[in-house]
Amino acid sequence: MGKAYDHRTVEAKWQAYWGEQGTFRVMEDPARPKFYCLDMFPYPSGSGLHVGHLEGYTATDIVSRYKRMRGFNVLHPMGWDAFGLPAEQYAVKTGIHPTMTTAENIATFRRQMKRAGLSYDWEREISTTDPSYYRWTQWIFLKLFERGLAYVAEVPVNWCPELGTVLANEEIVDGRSEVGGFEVIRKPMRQWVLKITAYADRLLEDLKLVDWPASTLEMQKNWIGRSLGAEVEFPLIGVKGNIRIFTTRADTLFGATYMVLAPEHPLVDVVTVRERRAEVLAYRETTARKSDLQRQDLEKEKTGVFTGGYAVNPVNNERLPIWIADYVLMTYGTGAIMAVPAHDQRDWEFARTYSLPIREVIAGGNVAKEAFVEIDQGTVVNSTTSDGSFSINGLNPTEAIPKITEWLEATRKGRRAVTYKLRDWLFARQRYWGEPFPIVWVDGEPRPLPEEQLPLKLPETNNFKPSGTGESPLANLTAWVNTTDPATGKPARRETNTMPQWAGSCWYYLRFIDPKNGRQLVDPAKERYWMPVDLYIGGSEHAVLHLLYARFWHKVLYDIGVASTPEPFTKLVHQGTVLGEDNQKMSKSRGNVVNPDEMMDQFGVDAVRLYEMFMGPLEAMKPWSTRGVEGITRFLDRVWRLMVNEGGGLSRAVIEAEPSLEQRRLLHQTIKKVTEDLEELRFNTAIAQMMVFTNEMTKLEKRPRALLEPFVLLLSPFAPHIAEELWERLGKAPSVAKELWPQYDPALVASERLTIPIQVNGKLRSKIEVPADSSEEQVVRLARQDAKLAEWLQGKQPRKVIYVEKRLVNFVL
RNA sequence: GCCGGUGUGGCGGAACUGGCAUACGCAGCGGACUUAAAAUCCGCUCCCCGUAAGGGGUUGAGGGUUCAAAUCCCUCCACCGGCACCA
Repeated sequence: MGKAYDHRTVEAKWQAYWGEQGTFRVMEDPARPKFYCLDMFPYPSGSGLHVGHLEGYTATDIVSRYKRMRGFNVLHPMGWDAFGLPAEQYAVKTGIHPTMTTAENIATFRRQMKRAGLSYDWEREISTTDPSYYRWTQWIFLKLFERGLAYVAEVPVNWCPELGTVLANEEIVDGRSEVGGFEVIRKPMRQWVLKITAYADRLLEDLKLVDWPASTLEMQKNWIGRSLGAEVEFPLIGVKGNIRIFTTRADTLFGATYMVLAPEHPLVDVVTVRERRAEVLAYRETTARKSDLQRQDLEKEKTGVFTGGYAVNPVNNERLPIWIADYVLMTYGTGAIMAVPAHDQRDWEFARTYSLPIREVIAGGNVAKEAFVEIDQGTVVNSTTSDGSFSINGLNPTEAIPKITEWLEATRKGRRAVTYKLRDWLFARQRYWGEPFPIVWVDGEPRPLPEEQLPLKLPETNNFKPSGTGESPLANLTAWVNTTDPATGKPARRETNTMPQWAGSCWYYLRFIDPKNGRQLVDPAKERYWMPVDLYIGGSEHAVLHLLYARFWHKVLYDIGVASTPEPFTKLVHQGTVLGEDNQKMSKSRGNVVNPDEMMDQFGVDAVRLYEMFMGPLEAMKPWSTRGVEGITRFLDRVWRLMVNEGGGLSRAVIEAEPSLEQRRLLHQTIKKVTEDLEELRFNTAIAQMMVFTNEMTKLEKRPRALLEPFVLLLSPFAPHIAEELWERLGKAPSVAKELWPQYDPALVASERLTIPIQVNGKLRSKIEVPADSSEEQVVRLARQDAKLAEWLQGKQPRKVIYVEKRLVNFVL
């Protein structure tokens, strides 16, 4: 056996031990408090685990090991979000079935995770691609369908010709596909849509119940985009009907000078006069063909066409021309607006372009130069009904808004209304590698499959190419597609879309609780024991989508009694991005990707785990440094040498004698610091304190066991392999994982002498040593007697003496 | 443009509730051990003046509150993340 710590042997030994002993198996135990510690499960890509994954996984692993030692029953599972585009694209290219590549990639990930010493209960491993798992994803879809939360709509979708598929809004970045960066255009298509908007209010409201990063809460709030205002009816002139508009600025109703419909608005056909029809149709066509990128280009000049139609402003009976323009979106509010160019930036620009009148109704700006949009300043003017029965003149906009809204309700011209930016969730993908919908089409109607027929398995094929018509590759499999309606026996056609990747990750945390249950999604008693997730760690790229969709499904499951808590994830933390050594984002093209396997080969698993946590605060973005890993390796070698001699035996420096008071103080301070830092996920400072302890121990010729043993336990969640080995060499029975976390004695945390800094006029001038229990008078008296201080005081009587208990004295001259 | 966050040595970062700024690690310098090197151990290392004792300055910039500010307030700058015609 070599002199130094041999990480390979030790790691293999203890990983085998944990596996054989089932150290991290977990069952419900009503006698113990539970702790559910969850990682965002990965998509098992072909390139394996990277150091960024490992950062979050190490953090939850340390917390899990720590909580176990604190007596918690810890659920710490791992699985695979394995449906998705890359495996399918690979299949298109190579003909290799996604099942094959997925299985290989999962094997790689699992091996790497086991190697990293992550203490998952592997008996609970799940994959979203497993029929016994997606059976329940399909089951949840049936529940959504039953409750009217899943419906089919002919909607303009984001069609990507290059990928041959439709994309969700979230998969589009700057108007191009997130995958590949291809062009995306609008195209109407029959789609499955989930009515997440029905839950908008609860999704917003219940953000109060969770302990999440402020930025994530903010992003979800903005995404839901609740906005309080009024709907107002504008009767059409010459034809029957009203234009219903939504506004947050009812106080500016008297300033409306024209109306705008979204080009797709159904009333466009009604209001357009014959002479204008050709022009209107042409504009509509152009808009329909525009991609979102073109349509959202803020730089471009606003465009629109006059329809020839008119509506009446209900507050003053004025005749307003009706335009169509693509700056009004069909998907927000009512798809129609009243335009108040004096007090809305967009309307102002449009009015300028088309020489429409600009009428000021809020005094306080210069509307000839720019729109005046403030609501907390300015005064309402020119806002009295023609018969003089109602006026908001003289008010400030914030006061005027509720007043006129009430009046609109009383006179039945409009009503208070709330709208959301959140849209219903486009839930279908034209792909092979996803969950098939448990739906058949009969006489043009969607029919659910009975629950007993789940799972509806993905059919076998070796042709993964998109059909090109916009349908998924499943559409080519006629034997599968053509079936009979289980209810009536009539000929039926299967739904050929598959679900998006988000589906499987919406509820996986529930399945970990009861992963093998063949009768239920999750056993209710187990669900009540384990839920909610106490700590959830994953990347901030999921701040909106995954976390909003999962909350939505969770609330539906709550409503049907499957889940017992209104929210799934109590505390959420995002680990920061790990950059390359060059401070740049890691990427193959830059050649700065750090491979965790190589690092673990060279420095050992514990060194890599420790370094991942020592780099800096968990949430911060920070660069990798291989030198830093070396530094950690030196630390672990020092810890090893505290107890193990050059021959590999227990060092003679380890003694049975009682430690000194000072030594016990250091130990107890260390226990306190490490414990508190772990509770707050401040792993970097916890490690720094263990280094301080180790540095002090190294200086000692004799190292009492009573100091070393608790220290090994403190180290064990961070560096479990070396800790197990040292524990054994200290003559203890394995495993450290079964030991109790050391407690600190508060009496030993404070030392009996304190160094008190002495300031004169707030500047540090001297320091004195005092007994810890000194009174204010004693400390101040000692301070005055201090020789250095005398120079500064020069016999003068200070105006004021500030004493902060156990902290400092400040003489103000 | 709007919203959120961050800014501390050569580098990664510490600093409780407003109370000794720069813990811990990296890099660097010096010493011990060694025939030598590596490894290890010990020490030094924010900047300026000074041989030293000592003094002055410093937490992106500027101002303010306070006996006392990295920490609180105002203005500005830079960077990161998000949203972006949402009526």
